[in-house]
Formats: sequence, structure tokens, C-alpha cells
Amino acid sequence: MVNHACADCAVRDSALCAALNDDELDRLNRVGRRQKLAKGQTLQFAGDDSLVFANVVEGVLKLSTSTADGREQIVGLLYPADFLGRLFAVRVDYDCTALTDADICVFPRKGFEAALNDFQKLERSLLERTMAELDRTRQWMLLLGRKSAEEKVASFLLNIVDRLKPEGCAGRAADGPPTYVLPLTRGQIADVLGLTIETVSRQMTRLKTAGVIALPSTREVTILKPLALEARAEAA
Amino acid sequence: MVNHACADCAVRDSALCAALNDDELDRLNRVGRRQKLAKGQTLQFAGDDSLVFANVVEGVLKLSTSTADGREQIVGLLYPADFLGRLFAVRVDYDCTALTDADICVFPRKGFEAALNDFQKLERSLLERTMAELDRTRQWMLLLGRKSAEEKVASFLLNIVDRLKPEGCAGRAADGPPTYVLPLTRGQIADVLGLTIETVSRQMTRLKTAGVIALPSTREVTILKPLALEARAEAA
DNA sequence: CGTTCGGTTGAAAGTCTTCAAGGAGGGTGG
DNA sequence: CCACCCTCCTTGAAGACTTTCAACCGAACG
Repeated sequence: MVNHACADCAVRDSALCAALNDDELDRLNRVGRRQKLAKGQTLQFAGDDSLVFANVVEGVLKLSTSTADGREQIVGLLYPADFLGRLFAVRVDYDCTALTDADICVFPRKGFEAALNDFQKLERSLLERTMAELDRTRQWMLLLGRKSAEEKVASFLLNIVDRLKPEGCAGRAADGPPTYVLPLTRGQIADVLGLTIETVSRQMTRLKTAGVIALPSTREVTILKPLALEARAEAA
Repeated sequence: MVNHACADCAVRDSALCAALNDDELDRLNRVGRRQKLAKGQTLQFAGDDSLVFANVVEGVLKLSTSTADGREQIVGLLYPADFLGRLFAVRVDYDCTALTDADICVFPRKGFEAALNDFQKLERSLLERTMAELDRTRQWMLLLGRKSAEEKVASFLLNIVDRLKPEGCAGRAADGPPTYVLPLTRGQIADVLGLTIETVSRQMTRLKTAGVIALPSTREVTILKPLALEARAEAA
């Protein structure tokens, strides 16, 4: 029988755990525990010992590195069902911070490694996820290295559309244009895109003025013309 | 006994194969074959079916993506002992091209997957490599998003120092300042750093003028002041 | 000996950043 | 309940850095 902590888990079938059957999951679950994170709370700092292994259950986290003089770059965003943890390294070299209130399922290193040894399916699934993450990261490099500010912002919004559920979609039909609640501030979006906060703000208003998006509030975006947005994500 | 193709392999102990003992390696080797690549030869194009799985034995390859209008970004460099291949995906989404004449050890998909299933150590090793590559890639994102042209070029040169052997080091003692043969043209370096060819050229001459490096020829770099180079890789 | 490819250098242009000021929303305390 | 404060966002103007456009150089090659 599935441990009740897992039975009603929102990501039981999409996180790493999906690789395990109920019995196996039960064993893994014995070493894991749920943890709540408050918005802004940092789970690990660059240079810390690599001790945290976790599935994101709810919320959004960021992975970030920075230069000695404080310039920051967000190098990864973790959404529900994503995995966090650096195996095979003594230290981690990026911070991990909750962008929203979050709920994660944490495993201690020893226990997680043991599960990895015992369940090859788990390791296979982790390899699969890691390779997919590497692909996404490389795509992101194209954005950082070669795209203009407008293309970057448009690409970012498309990414949000891809990874986030529209607001109030619980049982509602897809009637009007979808609205998303951004888990990031303008400054954090700037850190994702390698821009300044002012440039992000300007590009957002440009897209709004062009009628491509609407901004009901600073944290909400409505996608009015998805195709126009895609065009601007890779303009010639 | 080790198949003679592996026995004298330059990367027998540093590539993925290092995870296997001689017997296991022998089995893997039965499905693999050596392949020579000419400089400039493309091994796979973005959009191709994912069929190539290989260890780099000698030479340097690049992984690159580009926008629809032709702007290119190099998203990975493969040095000897590095692994190439995208499991768990039908298509690959970046090109792979030889920057120098190269020598690789190719496995067909089926055979490689079978070996992965049979030898858990092999899968473990691949997971380890993939995670390390993800770390390197994320560090590179900091460079792309937040560093100035000078910092980018200096960082790139330090990377070369890290991953490449100095010229003519076979039996020679480390006496004078080390010289490296760049496997990339200025244009390719620009594609790595998210700059233009002119900017790369200008920064190189700046470093030369400052006495930090010397440029015996366009493809060679001598590191005169490693510490000064490090300082410029992350200036305040 | 001319052509081509890669590299360098200069000048002008453009994009993004920096600096600066003002505004809107949310929470706290009087 | 309202004033105040803090954080986040927006907007303008000036400036800096990188790109773009262009010309030239040098080595390799046919």
C-alpha cells in the first residue's frame, strides 16, 4: 500500500517517483520527508556540502550563481515534479532559493543513494531527467548569447506558457486568452535573461503597447496573441 | 583479454569505458567501431534522429544550435574522453561538428542501450558525466548572461588551459610559459562567447598589448601571466 | 600570381545599461 | 481607518559597450 504521504501527492505520477511501483515508493518514502519553504527562503548556498536531494511538489525554485562582485545569473528554474540535487559532487556550486512558497519532498543523501543503487529504474529516470534538463539549458544558452532583449522577453513568456498552468484553470474551459501569474519579479526575470530590470520592464510595456500581451497587474500576464509572441521570440 | 582496439585506446581510463572491467569492455567493444572525422565534418544535424553515441578519443568537437535567421551559438565543446549522445529522445536538437580532425568511438543505439541495461556501472558513470556537464554548462550561462567581452575572452582562455594540454608537452618539463594551440577560429570563439568575431579579435589584442598573453600565431596562445588572466576573467 | 579564408583595425551606429526620479501596491503601526 | 514605509515597477535621459560596416593584411592554396 502506498504511504499516505505519497498517495495524495500532486506529483506522484510525474516526478522521479513515477519510475517506482507502490512498494518501491513506500521504501523510498520511509527516508523522505515533506518540507515547506517560504517565499525567498534559500535551501542551499553555493559552496555548501551537497546534502539536499528533493522533488519539487509545489511552487517554483530558482538555481543561481553569481560573480564575485555580485552580478547574478539564474541558471535554472525548478517547477513541480522537477528534481533538485547534485550527486557525485562534494559541494554544490549554485544557490537554490524558493521564488514562491513551496513544498518539497526531501531525501537525505545516504537514503537517496541507497534507493538509487537498489532501483535501477530510479537511476534511469534520473538520467533521463538530467539529459532533458541539459537540453533545456543549452537552448537557454542560445537565448543568452544570441538573442535581443525583445526576443529574450518574448521567449521567457513562451517558456512560462509551457511550464505553468494558466490562472484559474481548475475546471474552466479554455475560453478567453489565458492569464498566468508570474512567479518571478522583474528583477528575477532580468537575472534569468541576462538583462537589467529596466530593460525587462521596457520590453514588457512594448509588448503590451503592441497588443501582444496584457498586464492586468505587475505579476500577471495575459497572452493575447500567442503567434505574435512566437514571432517576436525569434525575429529576423 | 582486452580487445586490441581498446587496449591501446588513449582514453581507456578516462572515458565512460573506465567504468567497465576488461571483460565488460570487450563486450561493449564488439558493437562499437572507431571512426575518423575530418576537420569541419558534421556528425549530426539538429533535427536528425538520435542515432549517434560515441566517445571522443582524439580531437575537439562542437555542439551548436542556431536561430532561424542563422545566428549561431556553440553550446558545448567535446574534448577527448567526453561522451556524445542523446538518450531518451527521438531527435537531437543541436549540430555536432568536428573542430579539428578527430577520432571517435561510435556505438549504435541498440547496442549502447543494451550495454547500459546490462552494466549498471556504465549507467552510473554516464549519469555522473551528464551531471558534471550540466554544472559546466550552467557556469557558462553566467558567462553568457553577465560577463563583459574582456571577461568572456579571459574566461575562455582559462577554460582552454583547463581542458587542453600545452603544446609540445610530451616529455618536456614545465619550464617556460605554456603555449596552447586553439582548436577554434576567432569566429568559433565568438560563437562560444556570444560575441562577434571583431570583438573577440579586439579583446585578444588587448590582452596581448597588456602583456597577459602572447600570440605566436593566430592559432596559438601563450599564457604569460595566468594570475592577471584570472583577474580579468572576473573583474569588478 | 591571383584567390580565398581567417584575422585585424577603424569609424559610425545601435542596443542595452546606468543613473535618476517618480509611482503603485501591500503591510504595519499609530 | 489612514498615514507611512518598503518593495517593486515604470519611465526618461545620458552614457557605455558591443556591433555593424568597411577596408586592409597575411598566409595558404591552386
